[in-house]
Amino acid sequence: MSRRQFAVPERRDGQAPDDEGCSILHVDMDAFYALASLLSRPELKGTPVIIAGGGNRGVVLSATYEARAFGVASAMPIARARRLCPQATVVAPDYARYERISRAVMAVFASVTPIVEPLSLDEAFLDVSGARRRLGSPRQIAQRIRDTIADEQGITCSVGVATTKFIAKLASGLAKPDGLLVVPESEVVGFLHQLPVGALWGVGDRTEEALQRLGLHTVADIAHTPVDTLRRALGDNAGPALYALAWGRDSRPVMPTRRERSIGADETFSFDVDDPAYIHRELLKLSDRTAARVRSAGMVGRTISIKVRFSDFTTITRSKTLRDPTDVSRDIYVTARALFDGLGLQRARLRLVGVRMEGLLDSDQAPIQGLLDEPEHGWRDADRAVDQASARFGAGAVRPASLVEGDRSATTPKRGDIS
DNA sequence: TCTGGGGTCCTCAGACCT
DNA sequence: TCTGAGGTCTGAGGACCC
Repeated sequence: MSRRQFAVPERRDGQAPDDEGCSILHVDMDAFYALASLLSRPELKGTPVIIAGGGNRGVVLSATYEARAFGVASAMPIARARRLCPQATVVAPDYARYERISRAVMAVFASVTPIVEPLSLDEAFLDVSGARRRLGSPRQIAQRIRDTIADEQGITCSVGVATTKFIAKLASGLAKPDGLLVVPESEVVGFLHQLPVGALWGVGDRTEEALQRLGLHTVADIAHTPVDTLRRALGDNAGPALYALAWGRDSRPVMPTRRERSIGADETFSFDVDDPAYIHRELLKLSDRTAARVRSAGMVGRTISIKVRFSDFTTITRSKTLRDPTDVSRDIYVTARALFDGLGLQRARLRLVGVRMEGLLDSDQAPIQGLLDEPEHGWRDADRAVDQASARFGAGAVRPASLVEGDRSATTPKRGDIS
């Protein structure tokens, strides 16, 4: 679900491009959350639909192309999207459905090649070099994937076919919606150099501003700038990396397995909150959620970090690295709460708090010890029992008493909590 | 216009160790 | 014993991506 979109360059000769050597595919589902949601709301097909959650402070998760025609875009605040397209139907996201469809789509990819690198629920890189004898040229394989997904899932996708991941990803974005674009090796530089700098991977708003200040507006401009100039402007890594991308050089292979480096959860309040007791309850909830996900991934972590966002949107983080790794909810909560209390905030108005676990290791590789300077405290056993109850009766079936008590007020801050 | 939630990666500064 | 250099780790913040 690429957010940055650029104009599609036209082929003038009308010939199908040569896909020899183009063994990398980037498959990106079209307006995935929106089209997946329409499967259960067929009456909304062909109309502007916005998928958004998050209450009064939410942003647009996805939108149909009919809504996008009015300027609605992913990550846009809902209030603005409604102003741009008042006739749009706003639908709450259905994550269970998205995950189900995503698993089916990934199974289609796996039937083509074992070298699949998922990037998110709705997109992946595939290396099809080993599938050519069995399934045909990369273009034919890409078309076969598109047909299968459309037939089996009733939604469309776009595919970029190229020699590198970066060009394949650009190509899928340019092919949208419901398209297929092959960029032969011989056309990579010409294809790239006409694009704006924002098309390059890693160039967001800030970097784009920095490049504009240097008078660099297109990828060609970057390609013809001395690499040392880019290094000075963007740093030792980003400068040379951008220069390489501007010439289409990207040696990263498709990586079938990626390990998570951190797991966390955060929550934006419906209204700004200044009550420490309320925030402590929220930290407990987020610590529980984070710990459960760490355990279900079979991992433990050493570093616990919290994120605090103030009402003016300034954001700070604090972290603490423990002596030994843990997956115990209470260890995470105690550390997160200590980090929060250490900030010494005197009823500052907060809009978000978050808890994250970093420095993750496989739990069978890590020494697990009690971390609370208590004898064998049994919290791990309690967590296991909670995990089993959640697996049987659903997430949240068993919760700390303070959260059950807090339910009446904690899901949404009550006026007393709000500054 | 007013900004979610899940992440990754990078940079920089300071502490600590050799 | 003191000092400096270099490496590594930690903590904080920011940019970026989907």
